Amino acid sequence: MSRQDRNLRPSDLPSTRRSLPIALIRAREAVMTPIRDMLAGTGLTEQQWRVLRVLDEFGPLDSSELAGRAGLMASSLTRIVQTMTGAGLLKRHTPKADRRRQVIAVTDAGRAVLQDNKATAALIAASYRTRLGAADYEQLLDLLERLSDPE
Amino acid sequence: MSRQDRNLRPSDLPSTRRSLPIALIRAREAVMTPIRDMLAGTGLTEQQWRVLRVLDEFGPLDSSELAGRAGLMASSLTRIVQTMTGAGLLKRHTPKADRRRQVIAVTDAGRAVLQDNKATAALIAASYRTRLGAADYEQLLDLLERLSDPE
DNA sequence: GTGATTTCCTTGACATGTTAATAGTTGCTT
DNA sequence: AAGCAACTATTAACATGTCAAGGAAATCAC
Repeated sequence: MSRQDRNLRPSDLPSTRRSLPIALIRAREAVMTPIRDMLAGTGLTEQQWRVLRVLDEFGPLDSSELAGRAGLMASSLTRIVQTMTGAGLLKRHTPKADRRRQVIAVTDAGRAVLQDNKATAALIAASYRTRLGAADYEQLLDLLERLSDPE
Repeated sequence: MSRQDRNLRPSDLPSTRRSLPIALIRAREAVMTPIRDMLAGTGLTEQQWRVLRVLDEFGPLDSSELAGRAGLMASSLTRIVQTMTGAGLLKRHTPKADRRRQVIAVTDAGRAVLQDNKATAALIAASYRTRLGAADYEQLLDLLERLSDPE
């Protein structure tokens, strides 16, 4: 029984000093700040950058899959795609087979923005890894996934 | 050298399938959903709940400390406090010693909302712990803190 | 003291998060 | 084929996130 368990009745809440929700918020802040700094000159938000990243990796996707893979709500994605299509970074079309869907793809202009920032983004990603060490970094990812996936 | 390191050139980005930012977003979603469900009947947001939690734990705090401890931006906190003061859950006053500050405190009505939901919140918090096991849960918190604190 | 600087909070503008409602399609059932 | 259910994307309304700018008060420098 760890130190934290002692004197913990079932109805006790953990201190906000060591609370999982707040720890997740702070970590997201720490991880995102360098990415936002990188994107400051481009006019992109971190969410728009993730959309480019995902489409670059998987190719054209319909809205729901894109939203899922980029960690965005469907309603947010709708607006983001509208903005980025207007800016010439994305294009979309409705497949004849199922006209409910919107298939979204990157334009050449979008690929150019990706290319311009990939190297910096890779350095930022590597810095997280260095910060924790490779083993702890992988374990952090594992733990976060176990939190998200009920199985 | 781990499997992930092989064939990784310095300029390569990790796959969005296993990306720290997206993993953090998904984990936050998983952790917050039960809390939002709990609060559905109260009209509170998860952020407003955190404000109550922090003030309950530390007593009256000025805006910047409250924002920091609750994981909120100062500008968001300003609006949240306005809303919650209007709803009678918080009260604030300006200390004579430093009239720049706003000291914020919970009202009896705020404490009542806290009391009504504490037991459920404690069960939710315990469920995260159970899901990962106590040891992994503590390590997850440690890793998240190491990500946030440069030291 | 006075002016410059810093601290603390607030506001505004815009993007996203969250939820609920809705229109348009498709699939299923009969 | 007609009706109903399920699916997909969008919109609206409101709260928060993010950044930049601003006002009021305290602090510093001289």
